[in-house]
Order: sequence, then structure tokens, then C-alpha cells
Amino acid sequence: MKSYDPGKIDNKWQKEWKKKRIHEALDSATTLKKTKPNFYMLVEFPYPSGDLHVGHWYAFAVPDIFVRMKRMQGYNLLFPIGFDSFGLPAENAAIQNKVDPSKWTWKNIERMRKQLCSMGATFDWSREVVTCDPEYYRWTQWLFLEFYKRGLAYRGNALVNWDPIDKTVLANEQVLPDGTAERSGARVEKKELEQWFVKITDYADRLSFDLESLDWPHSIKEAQKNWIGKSDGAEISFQVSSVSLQKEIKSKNLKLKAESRQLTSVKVFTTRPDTIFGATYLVISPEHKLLENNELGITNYEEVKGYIQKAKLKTEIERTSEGKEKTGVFLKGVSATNPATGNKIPVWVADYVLPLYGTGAIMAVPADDKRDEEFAKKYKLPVIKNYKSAGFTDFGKKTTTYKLRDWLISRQRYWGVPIPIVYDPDGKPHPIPPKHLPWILPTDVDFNPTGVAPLAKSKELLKRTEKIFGKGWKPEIDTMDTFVDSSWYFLRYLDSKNKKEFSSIKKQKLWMPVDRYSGGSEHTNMHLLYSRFFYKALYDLGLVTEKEPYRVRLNRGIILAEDGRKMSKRWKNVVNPDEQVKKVGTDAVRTYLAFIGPYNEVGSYPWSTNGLIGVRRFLERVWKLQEKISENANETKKEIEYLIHKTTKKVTDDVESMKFNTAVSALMILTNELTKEVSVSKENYEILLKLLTPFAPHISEEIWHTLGNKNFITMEKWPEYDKEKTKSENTTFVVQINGKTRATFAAQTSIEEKVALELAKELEEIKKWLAGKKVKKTIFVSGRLINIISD
RNA sequence: GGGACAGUGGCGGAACUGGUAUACGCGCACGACUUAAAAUCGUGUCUCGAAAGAGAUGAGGGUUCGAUUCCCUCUUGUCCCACCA
Repeated sequence: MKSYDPGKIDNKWQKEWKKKRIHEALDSATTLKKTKPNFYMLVEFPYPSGDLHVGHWYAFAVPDIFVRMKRMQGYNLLFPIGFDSFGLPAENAAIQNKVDPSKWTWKNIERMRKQLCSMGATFDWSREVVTCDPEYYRWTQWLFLEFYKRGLAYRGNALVNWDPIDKTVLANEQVLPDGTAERSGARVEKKELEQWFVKITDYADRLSFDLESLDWPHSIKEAQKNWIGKSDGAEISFQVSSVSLQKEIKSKNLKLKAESRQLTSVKVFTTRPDTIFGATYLVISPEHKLLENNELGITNYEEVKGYIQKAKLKTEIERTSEGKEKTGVFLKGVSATNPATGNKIPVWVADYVLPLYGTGAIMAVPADDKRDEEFAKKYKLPVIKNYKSAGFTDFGKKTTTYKLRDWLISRQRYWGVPIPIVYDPDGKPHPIPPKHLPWILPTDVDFNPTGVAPLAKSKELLKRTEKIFGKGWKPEIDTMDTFVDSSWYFLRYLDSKNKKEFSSIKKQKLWMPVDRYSGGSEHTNMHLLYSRFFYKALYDLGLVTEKEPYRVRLNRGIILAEDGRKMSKRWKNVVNPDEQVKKVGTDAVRTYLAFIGPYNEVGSYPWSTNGLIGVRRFLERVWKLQEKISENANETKKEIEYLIHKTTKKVTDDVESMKFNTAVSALMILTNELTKEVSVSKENYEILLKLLTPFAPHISEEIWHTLGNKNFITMEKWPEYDKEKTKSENTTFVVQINGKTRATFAAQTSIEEKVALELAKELEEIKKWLAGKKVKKTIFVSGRLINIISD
């Protein structure tokens, strides 16, 4: 027998599989006379950073185990791959090394394609999607224009997050809680700019509500719900006026109504309108319209203006992370009327009230709200402890607010999809007609960030614009957030070559929704939310067929370095998968990653070289089992038959639920047991090989062919099990006395309570324990245990 | 401050619907083979105890014949959100 040499067999089988194109999904649902059910397995496509790391293996090679089993089970399986190839790293490389971002990116893609193939993963390369390819981004632009037509994409002035290092604006999701940019680490500033937005807030309610129907892990749903932040409450108007005016009205004995135009009102949002009788003051945010000029007659307006200035200088982060200490200024000469009590209450301005949430103003109920209590204590404001409870809508209109804000998609950067908009000589935006798509990204630019988008310097782009639209017209110079590109890529996989449509309904009907989607937990409130929104918007436009894009979502964990820390070049603890493959082979690396921990949970698992070697040893044992094949081993032992069926069930169930670690464990147990036997039947050995194939396809394929088989084991039918035979005929019963295990005995699994009790009583240990005692009652669990209760 | 998830050997982790806690792998110890080492194979490996036995799944309580599993209180950790009215 040859020895196991993965260096020789891995490459050989990868080539064979590729030659026969076994990984390509068929769009016709019927194949081989029989109807094969379609199954769409999606993994988040990679950014082409240049080198494959262990994280990539974990993200792609492990789901391939699931894919391979499904395919063997007879599914027409779609497992596509592509590259999320726009984005900052390419541009930064361009600045640093003076290389063209396009060349840099395509070179990396070329390299990563090869590396991805080395995993033995069965991607359908025929549908590859590359987001920086004009044939892809023409549709990103087309979809943007569809959104624009329906008012879902709009230009607006906004106080935005500005990254001073990358010199670009960022979405809220890309700013970390400490106020630094997720990517560059820069301290984010606030800037008022005109930007392109997408109206995700229109879908806040549906994005939140529809989560209920999804078969997703609870934690992901909760995280999204939290981020969307729906709260039901009421809007209540408080009349506000200057104290002197009120006095005047009183002295002249005028009716309030007559002077109402001189009164103004402030709307507050509250989730507890029932507490209005306890509202003792009003607080408005420094950005509130009421403070823009002094029509009200605030007597300390200068002081208030000073406070507003100070608040504006702070970034949002500073404002909200300054600890617990709240600050505010009393608006002198002004008061509001509590509509419930009719009492005059003071009005304050304080920056703990946020301008963009609710109405930017609150009624304070210090007896009931911690923040209000704190503020009232500091500034000695009145507190009403025992107040009357009001009906929910007695004084206000029912409303719902959300924390979610519209998605800012403009980026003042080069390497992204050009926004397909041009401006007329008056500066008014116009969509670029679809016949001019793809609206190509120009190349005559300066990549160095200057604060103005690089496209501003392109003469070609300006010339192109003027040629098509006329003199004085100007192109949009911002590009789109790359999350726009990735919001619909899973639809392009279905129809990647279509020149007329972004994705035909006919193809979508074959595959959507995605049956299973595996990715990183960091995307919970970014990509996963964006793409759900995109899909819902497309649904309303009649461009897709379902309400939700992903039926099942799973977030995977991460692989840490051997020292338990994150892998980093700085720590010099990075595990290079190519080196590992050289050492132990593709199959051992794949199987080890499957074995490292449960894949369906977000854990962090440290790499262990010894663990990897242990898995290689396991594969060696499988290999050596060839020696034990014997024609005479046909008289299969009952225990072995039982173990085969039990293992088949275990592996099938565990791979289905992506608990690959316990599936590998079951395969190890089976292998260990077979190794103990004098001889092994070819039939049983082949079942083991088939079960092993998804994990370790190369070694399985090699042995399979050595055994004389001509077809690919990869395309063989997945072993089936007989449910009856997964239960052993004999079982070890546990005998407990008063709930404590005292002995065990072996008997037929099917025995009844009476028999079990008799057998238990015969045992020496039990006799000892029961000597001189009365049996009060027994509890019997069929096929498991008998518990004897005595005094 | 809010939310979600989790806490099991020296380590990664198992445990069906409440039914022998620690499967499988690593590590470690001893043994076989070897001049020797590596590799391989075998045996052992939660703690205390000579044994009988007792005690252990973050801590404490509860329900139950029986709890890693269900309930309550506390505690620690990870992740997400965070002055969201």
C-alpha cells in the first residue's frame, strides 16, 4: 500500500473535478430525468486583499462541507463566488505604491482565485461576480437610478461623519463607539455637507417587523431590532410663550386664543404620555428651530447662544460620552404650559436631548425618568412625586419613531461606483439615462486625498459629460459606498451574464430566497441590514419575487492565533494556510477547521498546531484501514452495523445544522472502532469514505478510486440510514437508588419495567444497598434507566 | 445604563425531549517496538480517599425520583447598542 501523500493527490483531484465541471449549478431544475430540488448556499464574498488567510478558509472551506453533503444528497446546488472589489485598500495601495487601483485589484483577484481553488471548495466559478467590473456596476448604477426615480435616493444636507485621514464621509455604522473611524482609526469630525442618501428609514417598520418571520438566530434578530430602534409613543404639543406677553395678555384681560399667533408650540416625543401630569419642565436640543432667532423674547439669549455654540463644537461622540454629568441653560423670560395641568413650566436647552431623535424636544418627568431626575436635581427643578396617570392619547397623537437614520452613500473617494448623476448649469441634479450606462470610472485622476473627490480632477469625465449633456454640465464626483455594491450581488449570481436585466425574474424564481447565508457577525447591522432594505425596495419596484432575501442566516466565529490573541502581523502570530497545507494537506486543514468548534455559533477558537496534527493522524488511520478490507468480512457484526447507521445519522444531522465538530467526532469514533476489527467489509469502508468526503474530499476520492471505482465519490449518493438500526439492540441500563447511580447492567433495549427491576435486584451492589429496606416505588425510563426509591 | 449570548478537566470542546457529566481531539504519564530518537500502537488521565465511598458543570437557593439542561437571586466574561426620551 502506498503511503498517504496529500501533496500528490490534492492537486490531482482538484484538476479532475474542474475538468468535469461538477460544481456548476444547473438553471434547469430538472436533470438526469429526475427533478432535483434547488438549493442556494451563499457565503459573503471576499474583498480581494491579496493573500488568503485562515479566516478565509474558515469562511469558505467549512461551508463547502455542507455544500458537498447537500450535493451528494441530490440537490441542484448553487454555491457561487465573487469579489467585493471596490473599496479603500486598493486606493491606499495606489497612493502608497503608485499603482493603478484597477491593476492592483485585478492582480489580487487573479491570485485569490487560485488560492480559493486550493481549498478544494466546490464554487461555481461560471457565475463569478466582480463588483468593480463595469458589467457589474452598470447594474449598481441602474438600480440607483430606479431608486432615484421613486424618490428612494435623494440629495440632502446633512451633518455628517467626516474622516480626516481617509478624507471622506462615513455612514453611522462605520463609526465606532469611541468616535473613531472603523477603517482608518481617525477621530471622526462633524461636517455639514450635501450628500446622497438612500431612504432606508421608509422601510424601518418593515425591516423590524419582518424579522419575526425569519429563521435566524435570536441574537442577530435582536441586534437588528435594537439598531432599528422602534419605539411607540406620542407627540404632545406644549404652548410656549414669553412671560411678559402672558402678563400683558392677563393685564389686558385678553383671551389667549386671540393672541395665539404670538404663541408658539413645541412638540415633544414621549413613550410615556401617561406620565404627563408629572411633567414639570421642558427640554429642547441646542439645534432646535425655536432657538434659531429670538422671536420668543428669551431674555438671556446671549447666554443661550453661547451654550449652543459650545454644543456645536463638540462631536456627537463627545456630547454623548461625557459621562453622566448633564449640562443645560434655562431659557429666561419664557415658559410653557403643561396641557394636562395647565401649569406654567420652565423651558431649558440641554445637549443631552438629541436633535435627530423624536422631535428634538422632551417633556421631563423627573419622578419617573432617571435622566430627568438627575437634571432636575442638579438645577433644582420641581418634582411632582404622586401624579395622576393620563390615558395614552389624552393629550397627544400616537406616533412611532426609530433610531435608524437614512443611509448616507456618498464617498469622496475614487475606487467605487460613480454615482450616475449630472448637474445642469444651474446645479440641479439629473439622472444619467440608462443608455449611457455603465457610466465608466475615469482613469485620469490624482489619488491623493485632498478633501475634494478625485473624480473632480478628471478631464475625461468632464468632457464626456459636456459632450452628452451640453456645455456647462458637470458630473457628480462622489462614488458610492461599497455596501451598495454588496447589497444585491446575490441576485447577480443567478444571472451573471445577462446583458438586458440586472437579474431576471425567471432565474430568481429558481433560486430565491437564499436558503442559507453564512457570514461574519460584524455585518449584522451593516451589510445584512442594507441588503434586506435593498431587497424590500426592489420588491416594491416589482424587480424581485420575495419579501426577504435570506431564509436562514448563520454568523460564524473567528479563528484566533495559537496564543489566544487575534492574528496580527504585529504579534507575529499569523497562521499561513498555504504553509499548513504543505505540511499536512488540504483535507487535514479543512477537517481541522470543522473540528475546532461549533460552526453555528459565534465563538472564537484558538488555532492549535497539535490539534491539526491530530486530525492528520485521523486521516492516516482512515487511509490505513484499506489494509483491513476483506471479502470475508461480509458477516457483518451487529455492533458494527449499528455503529454504521448511527454514525450516518449523526453526520447527516450535524452537517445539516452545521455542527461540523461533532460530525468529525462521530467519524473518528467509527474509524477507531473499525480499526479495532480484524477485517472490514468494503461496503462499510465505502460508507465511511462517503461520510468523510465533504470534509476530506481528496483523500476520499483517492481511496475510492484505488478501490476500483470509476465515478467521483464526490458525486456519489449520500449514504442513507435505517432509523431502526440506529438504535442498538442491547443497552447498558443504569440502576439508581434514590436518584443516585449505584450500578449498571446490560440487557435488551426493549425490556419492560418489571424485567428491569428483576435484573436490577439480582445485582450484588443493589442487593447490598437494598438490604433491609422497602422499595417504595420505581421510575423506569425505557431503554435507559431504572430508579428505585426506598426509605 | 440597555440588550443578546455564554460560564463544564491543564486546553478546544461533548451531553438526545430533564436520565451514567467530561464523548472526540490535544496535552500529560506509563508501557510496547527501537542501540536510541521520531513515528506508530497500547493503557491511564475531574478532585479527595488505601478502599468503601463522597464531592464536582461560576456562586447560592428552588422545582423534581433525578438538573450542565427548567425557575429565581447574585457573579464573571464576550459581543452589540448606548443620554434613543
